Amino acid sequence: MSERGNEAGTVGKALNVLDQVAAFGRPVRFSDLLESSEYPKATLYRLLQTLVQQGMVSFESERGVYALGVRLVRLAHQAWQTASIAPVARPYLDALSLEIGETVHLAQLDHAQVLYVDKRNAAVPVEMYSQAGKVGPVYCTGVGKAMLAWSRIEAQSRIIEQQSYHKFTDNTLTSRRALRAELDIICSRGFAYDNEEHEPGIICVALPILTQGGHVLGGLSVTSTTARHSLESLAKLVPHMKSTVSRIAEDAESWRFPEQIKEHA
Amino acid sequence: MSERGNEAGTVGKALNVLDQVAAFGRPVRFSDLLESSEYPKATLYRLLQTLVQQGMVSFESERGVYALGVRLVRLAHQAWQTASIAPVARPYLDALSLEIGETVHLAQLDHAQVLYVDKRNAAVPVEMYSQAGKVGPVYCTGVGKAMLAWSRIEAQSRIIEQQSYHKFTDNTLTSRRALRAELDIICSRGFAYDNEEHEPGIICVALPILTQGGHVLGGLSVTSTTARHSLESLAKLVPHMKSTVSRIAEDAESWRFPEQIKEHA
DNA sequence: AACTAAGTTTCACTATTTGGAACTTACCTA
DNA sequence: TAGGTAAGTTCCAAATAGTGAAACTTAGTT
Repeated sequence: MSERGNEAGTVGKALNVLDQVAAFGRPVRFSDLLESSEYPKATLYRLLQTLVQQGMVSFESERGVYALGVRLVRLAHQAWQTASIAPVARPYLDALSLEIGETVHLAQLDHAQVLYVDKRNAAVPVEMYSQAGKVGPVYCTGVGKAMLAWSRIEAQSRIIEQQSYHKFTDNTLTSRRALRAELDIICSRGFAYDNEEHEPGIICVALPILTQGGHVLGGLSVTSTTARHSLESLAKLVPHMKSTVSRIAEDAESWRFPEQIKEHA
Repeated sequence: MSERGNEAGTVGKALNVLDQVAAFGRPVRFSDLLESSEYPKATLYRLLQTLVQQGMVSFESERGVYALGVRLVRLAHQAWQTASIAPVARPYLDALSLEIGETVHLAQLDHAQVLYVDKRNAAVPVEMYSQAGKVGPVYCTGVGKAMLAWSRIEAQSRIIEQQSYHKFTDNTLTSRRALRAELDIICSRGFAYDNEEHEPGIICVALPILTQGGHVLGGLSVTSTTARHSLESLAKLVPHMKSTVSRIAEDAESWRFPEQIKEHA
């Protein structure tokens, strides 16, 4: 029943409503939300009022519709800078993309999903907001599998449990067993493939971004089509990607875990 | 005492803490937050736990530091698409930027501040996340004044009250009276200037983006330096900007207030 | 071993949240 | 225009969740 379940306090409930508004992806009326809400009318109403008052949700009184508030855009700017490796990785992504001329994705794990935090596409200019922030499945994407393969055992198990194993293509892995086996192979190989597992004709190679301590910071992938590349030809890019990944990790570590700055003297 | 005051419920308090974490702009320890917090130790602690559990804040147990969570990046992606005019305006910004070759800003009002939601810079590639999400003052920026000038009287008064009137440069307007007078001039002129009021050497022209009903959707500005332009030469771009603005408004209206779609038949 | 600071848990007390039901618009329909 | 229906808003007693001083546990000094 409680699919996305959480033993929520008030804050959790409010954030659930926020997610719900986000899920519509367009301004919604109260009744639309009520229909798909697990909360009673009065409760939902009050939660929405709270969110509006807080600027997390905007309410257009003329139309009577709710939408996500701009306060989120401001928070996200900070979140992206603080919580993601994207600002650190930016110059390296630029360089990599320029040199190999293929689509590059930078991703992080968000619970049991892949969150894309940056992207480069050789052909068109950077499209950050339009691409960053998107989510995808872990079990059938290159970055997802790469990050999962090097995750710590508890987190890994939890995430493996939480996948949906929807069969997107003929090659999609559709069982926990198959995924576990694949993760083993990925670990010994040192990187992950996506062999048309999510979309037909789309293949990629992916590497995890690891701290010196072996903690997964994120994932980096290069994507192409079967028309232009084979897995083998993509694999040739791995050494190049490896050096990008280690430089990102190095920078990220010194940024996120800076040496204690002893008084400036 | 309660500067950012709100008669907050639990949700408000939690969001205050979220803002506080955001304000640091780097991973922070519990004691850093406690120092600058209005909440007692145990309360702050529990609020943080809630936020972490909800994925709005991430906690790195190794270092014992809190940072904004990636869930925000995901929400922001939706917020930017849903709540901002940026996705609609994107192609028009691209075109305008290309044709006039100067820095272009797209902004919206967020409470009493200017929130930049997109930017184009002819010289260097687009830097969305790094620029979008930034905030600035209303009373000394072109977009701010333009949006304020066409705001409805109640909102306008409220915002005028809430400005800080910090004197950034010799030209900064530093009183409500001066600002009101300037807004009158802007209204009759039809667009706003920023005559080095925020930063020395930086000037701009700005237009509001208005619905047919006269409601302020946002603002558009073209920025340059005194070295390259005078206010008069920037003013020559206004007709071009006017057409951009009206096209954005048109698209935004049909997107945000779509005709009721009568069953497809 | 004794001290100190940082972080975490407890628990009696309270303020907030809850949601069924009643109420108010606003808009159809006959 | 009355009568009906659906959408949105408010009420209030009961139930729940939040509060924070203080006690406690670590971890790091001296």
